[in-house]
Amino acid sequence: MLDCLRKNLPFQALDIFKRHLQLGFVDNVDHVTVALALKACHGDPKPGCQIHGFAVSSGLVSYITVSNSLMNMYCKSGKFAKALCIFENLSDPDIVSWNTVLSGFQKSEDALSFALRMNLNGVVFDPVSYTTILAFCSDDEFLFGLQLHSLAMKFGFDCEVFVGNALISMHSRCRQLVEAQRLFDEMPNRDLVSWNAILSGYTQEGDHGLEAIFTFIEMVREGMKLDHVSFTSAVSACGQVRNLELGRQMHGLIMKTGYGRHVSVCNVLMSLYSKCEVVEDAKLVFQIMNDRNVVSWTTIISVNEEDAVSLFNEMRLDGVYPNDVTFIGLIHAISIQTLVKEGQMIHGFCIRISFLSEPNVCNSLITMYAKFEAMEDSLKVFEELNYREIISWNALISGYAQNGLSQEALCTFISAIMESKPNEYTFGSVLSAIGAAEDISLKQGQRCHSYLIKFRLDMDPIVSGALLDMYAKRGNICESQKVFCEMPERTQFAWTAIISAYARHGDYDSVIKFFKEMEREGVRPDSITFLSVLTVCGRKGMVDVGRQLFDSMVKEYQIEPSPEHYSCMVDMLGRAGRLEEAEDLVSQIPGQPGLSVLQSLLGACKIHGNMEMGERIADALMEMEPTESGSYVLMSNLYAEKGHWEKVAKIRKGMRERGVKKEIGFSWVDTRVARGSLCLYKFSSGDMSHPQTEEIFRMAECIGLEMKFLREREREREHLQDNLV
DNA sequence: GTAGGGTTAG
Repeated sequence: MLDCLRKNLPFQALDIFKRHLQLGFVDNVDHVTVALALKACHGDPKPGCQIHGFAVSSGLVSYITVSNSLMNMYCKSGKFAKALCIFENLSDPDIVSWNTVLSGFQKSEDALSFALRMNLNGVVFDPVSYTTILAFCSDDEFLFGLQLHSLAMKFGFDCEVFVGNALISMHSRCRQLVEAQRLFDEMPNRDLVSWNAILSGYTQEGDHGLEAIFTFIEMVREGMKLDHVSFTSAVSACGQVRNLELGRQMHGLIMKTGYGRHVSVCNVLMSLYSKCEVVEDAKLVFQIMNDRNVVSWTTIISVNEEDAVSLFNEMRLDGVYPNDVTFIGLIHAISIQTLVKEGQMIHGFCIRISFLSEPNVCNSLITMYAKFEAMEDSLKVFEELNYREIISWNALISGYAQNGLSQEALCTFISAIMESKPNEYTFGSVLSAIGAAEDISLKQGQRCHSYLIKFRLDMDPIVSGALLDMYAKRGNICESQKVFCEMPERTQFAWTAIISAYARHGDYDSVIKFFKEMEREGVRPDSITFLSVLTVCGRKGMVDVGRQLFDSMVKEYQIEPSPEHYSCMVDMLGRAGRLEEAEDLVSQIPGQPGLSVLQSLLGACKIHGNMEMGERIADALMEMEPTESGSYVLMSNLYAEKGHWEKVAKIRKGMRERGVKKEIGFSWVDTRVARGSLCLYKFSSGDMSHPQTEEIFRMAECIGLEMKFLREREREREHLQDNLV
């Protein structure tokens, strides 16, 4: 049996050990054998517990090596409490006992306080203690790590390669890459682990992908033997800098060195191919893998969204247990494909296996139901949360905003800032809700503006972009301009927002000026930018400029025109009276022309009195969307202008028969109810519902008269001036 | 008998 253990054949060794016990050959078993057998358990508590029983009954547990091995076995099998129990009952623990328990802690703060207890008990740290404690030191424990570093230097342990490597990785984890590199450079006896430690340091810290790649190339040049850890870090760095070419070369090297089926290496290769948008290659890697772990399955589910649900089922058949990340990927895949049934099923599954205690999973579910336009379900998930972090609030607010429930978005925002600290996404969502809603007072937008200054988020590109867009959509172009000028970093979103703001105001010169400036600064316009620019060209009758821009959008920027772009172009040509050209463009639209394109053309027919084309378009429209009032109204107005009253009557009758109603347009006004409290009042034309209707109409008449008076006075002055000149 | 380096994500 000892032979088997020494030859690293743990299963055979365990079998022999068990047979020994069953046959009662206990006299041959000594403390060394028990320790070796425990090591052979590799963290499997089942045989481990049996051996524990034997160690107690045979009295071998009194050997410190046996107790230490038992503790190690329990630490490795995740039963740390049992290990700690053994430790607390030891009368005379040695350094190995202390180190073993130390290695078993889950949380770094617990490990560090145990290290302090060692110190208080007069236990002198050995190199193993240093390496073990250093492994627990991350960002928050950096000062502790530094103290350990100087202690290790004092005792000369920093020259031990194990300790040196732990020091390098501790500094890497704490983002002290310069120091990590210095330690690495000054190491007299670097090994593969030292190289991997510095390599992974650069990989883990964002923005250092290139340094990681250079380190890897140096490793190859120095003829270092590479292993799975080197490859995982190096491939991950390639993914970070999106260098597919180098990644493929590394994949070749991986195949050559025999790591082509290693689970972690394959996982990171899949991630590389997915980041570089070669999904098929990621799938190929997944196919050749022998054993797939939860990360492999999670990655392929996130990469291959169309097959996510069936992959998830396959994963379960494969006996791999999902974790929170798996559900986040799966729910995301389900959301973007709007698979309502599957979404509800997975929600149920999460409830059954108690995964709703994972806040991230709940946040994904909130977002999923928002995508399904089922905000009541989003709210339900939200209300059942144990702890509401800002991400959960954000998911709910953006859900309301995206579903056009602006009032709810605003109310949720107000509750959110009372409970949590808002971040850039909170303001992004609520500002977009306020921007989209005419029935929310602009005062609320200004209130948000003051909040975001209070939270020092006014210089954030996401927030200032959303703020500028909100003011623009709500008609306050001066504020938009101000926000735009004060922005430290002008994103594509900001440029597009300011351009569309001026487009909405019909300010052709500013739109073209900003558009040219945007191009000059090397910011790529997107389809929305072009939509604004084309709209304003149409309004100002700049048809040839518009056509040129449309062509450059398609050819230079390779932006596929959307139905909105087409209707914008048709509108532009139509307004200019180039009706045949407009109809020609409609016929070029791939697939069926949409509702808005035809409505634009019909509008143009009305302006230019082209009844013949108008009738044709209106027929097509009424067939497409028999309940849409716009087409009926336009056509009836066209007939009315031409004096075809019998046709007007026919259309009006048709509308009544089909139950088509024209939607009423409303306006809003802020009214002060009491000091500080605002009430937004909605009214339509000829509205008599307000209790003070009489006074309101009188006042409106007064204002109208005053306007008329002012206008006449202005005219008189102009007249006088002209005469003087 | 105890120890150092790696991957996935809202």
